[in-house]
Amino acid sequence: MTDSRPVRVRFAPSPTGDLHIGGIRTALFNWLFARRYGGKFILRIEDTDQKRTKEESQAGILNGLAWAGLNWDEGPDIGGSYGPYIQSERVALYRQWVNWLVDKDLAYRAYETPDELAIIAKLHQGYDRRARELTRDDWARFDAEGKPFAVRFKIPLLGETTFTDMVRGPITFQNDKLQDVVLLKSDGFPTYHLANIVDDHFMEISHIIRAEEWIPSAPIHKLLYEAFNWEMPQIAHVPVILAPDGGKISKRKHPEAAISYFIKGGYLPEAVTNFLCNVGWNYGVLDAEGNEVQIFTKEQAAEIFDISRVTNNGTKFDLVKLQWLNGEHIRLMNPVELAKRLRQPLEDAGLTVDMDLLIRVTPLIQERIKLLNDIVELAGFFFRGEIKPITVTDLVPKKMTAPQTRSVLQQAYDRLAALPDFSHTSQEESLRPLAEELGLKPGPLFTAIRVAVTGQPVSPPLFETMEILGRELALARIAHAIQLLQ
RNA sequence: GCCCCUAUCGUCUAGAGGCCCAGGACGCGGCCCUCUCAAGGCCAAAACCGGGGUUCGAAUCCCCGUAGGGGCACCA
Repeated sequence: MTDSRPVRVRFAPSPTGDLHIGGIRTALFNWLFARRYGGKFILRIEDTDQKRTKEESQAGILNGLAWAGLNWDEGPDIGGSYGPYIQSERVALYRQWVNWLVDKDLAYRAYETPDELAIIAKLHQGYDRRARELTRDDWARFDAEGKPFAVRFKIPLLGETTFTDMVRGPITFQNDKLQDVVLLKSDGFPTYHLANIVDDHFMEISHIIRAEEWIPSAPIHKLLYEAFNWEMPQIAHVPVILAPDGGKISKRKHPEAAISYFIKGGYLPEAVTNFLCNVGWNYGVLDAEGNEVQIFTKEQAAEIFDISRVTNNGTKFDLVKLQWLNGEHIRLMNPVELAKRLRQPLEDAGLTVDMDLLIRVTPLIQERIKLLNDIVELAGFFFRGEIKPITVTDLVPKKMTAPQTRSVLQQAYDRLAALPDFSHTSQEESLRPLAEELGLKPGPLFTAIRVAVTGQPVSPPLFETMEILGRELALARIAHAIQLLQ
């Protein structure tokens, strides 16, 4: 799988918006690959498009990657021996090498304006290579006129180009279908094609793992490596992530396309990376019964990651399965650690969090929530001074009347008030017999108390809840409910 | 339009010619457990895109259709 070069892979996003879920997956596969072979994972910012680059987007990318736990060994913030890691700081290098190509007659200047190009593109399929005919004298004349130019790559007119994809095997393109792509824009900045090759070479990248949408430019890149006489990294294209409805997942139509959706939505990075591992790749470890293991860490995945086993078809994004996985990871966590992560969602909902209280509440909800944010609805009442307003309808269980309910609550109140201690076990030992004495199933009795005490029909286990709330508060709320039923 | 990639349950996938009348997981349905809700346990339904080859034998290899996806910028 790896040749003799030390493994160095990179994730190279362009800072033009939120980090995309597909980007995270690409980054994850690169990370997995680097860790698997004891190599380096490098972060490089490709900001060569001056118009679309957004200042704030770079920070978002770094945050998103850090949130996912995809730590990089070299990058714009931490440096490294191959820097700088931001392309806009490397333009001199690109110009040097594009000039080298022009000197060797492997690239040429093109002076068409955008308007001319638009017309040419309509008449032919793309650019018709007319500037190839220009002589150096023509260049000098245009330069004297002050005409701006771009530099285009001279693609061989004949023959074919084949590269071997680590996940798909050999892929061949006819050279006459390839475009003489622009290498250096008239603003002096390189295009992706140039900057990418130059950087990968000088950063000694050994393997390129990127999304499928880059397959069509791979032959051009191979030709560029040949033109420079540089060794081409091994290359792998991983399938794109599709929206649940089939099409390409877009931030516009699908909020879950952006990583911020998961950060804000109460997802665990452990669950997101676990999920993404299995989108397009199969962990393939069996448990004692011979079933495939679904839940694992990215570190475990890194031990056996195999890029050649990545699937080669596009995969739909199943949010429901991610949510299930998130719940599984929540259940796996140490309760105190979980409590720490539960703090933010509560605060975001405007609640004041007492950490000691939260640590007591957490075990009650740990197996009842799928997303961290679910705590607000299920157990937010612990952190509010008062419960939501309730009505008689809320309070009276099915098949019971208001007077019945009132009487039942009164008796429950008396028993709870008389308890020597307010532990949940004592409560249960006292109230279960009461239900029986009243000829009731436990359900209706406990439901009435639950609504009275928590203000909700659904709550964590009643007795544990009341124990944490404390006798005073629990009884006051029951008393209030009794009043309501007068 | 041209080029490229892909094709197993609704979804993610296992399957590297016989172990497959196709296995696992999510979801869905049912049952059990149960103070609500979950979690957990058990059971069930559910797929090899179509047609031709190759072969003693094909989900697996080849070809042709079809369908989906991606790419055809001085964006990455």
